[in-house]
Amino acid sequence: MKKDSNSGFFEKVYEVAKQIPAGRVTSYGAIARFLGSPQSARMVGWAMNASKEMDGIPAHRVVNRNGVLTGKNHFSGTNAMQVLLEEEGVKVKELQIENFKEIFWNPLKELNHKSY
DNA sequence: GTGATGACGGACA
DNA sequence: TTGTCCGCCATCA
Repeated sequence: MKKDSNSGFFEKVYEVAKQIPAGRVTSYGAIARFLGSPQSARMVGWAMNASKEMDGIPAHRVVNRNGVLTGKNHFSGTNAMQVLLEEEGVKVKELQIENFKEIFWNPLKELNHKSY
């Protein structure tokens, strides 16, 4: 069973991405950092690419450190990603989130709270 | 089996 | 200050 899809990294990314609340956004680095490998941010984006074919993975809520929809190029149309965010209440200007820091969702903080 | 790339991020010159 | 290079894990050629 070594050839299973249980790569580890991907699954973690999916878990975090699926927990992103609507109207919020996060960055690849934040997720990668949450996984324990801040420099593996590239891998996070790669996982998102695979997540496209999965349901429940709001990849449009994941942007780069600049708050720019870098991955919109991988989406269906041209500005589908931007529209999706705006539909959730996220202010996006030219593929760039204006109040990125205001709606930024930190997995390290939110998932680490676990104070229920 | 090896080499290069990828939806990023940080460090260095 | 800006520009360039490296690293990370996985997938594709």
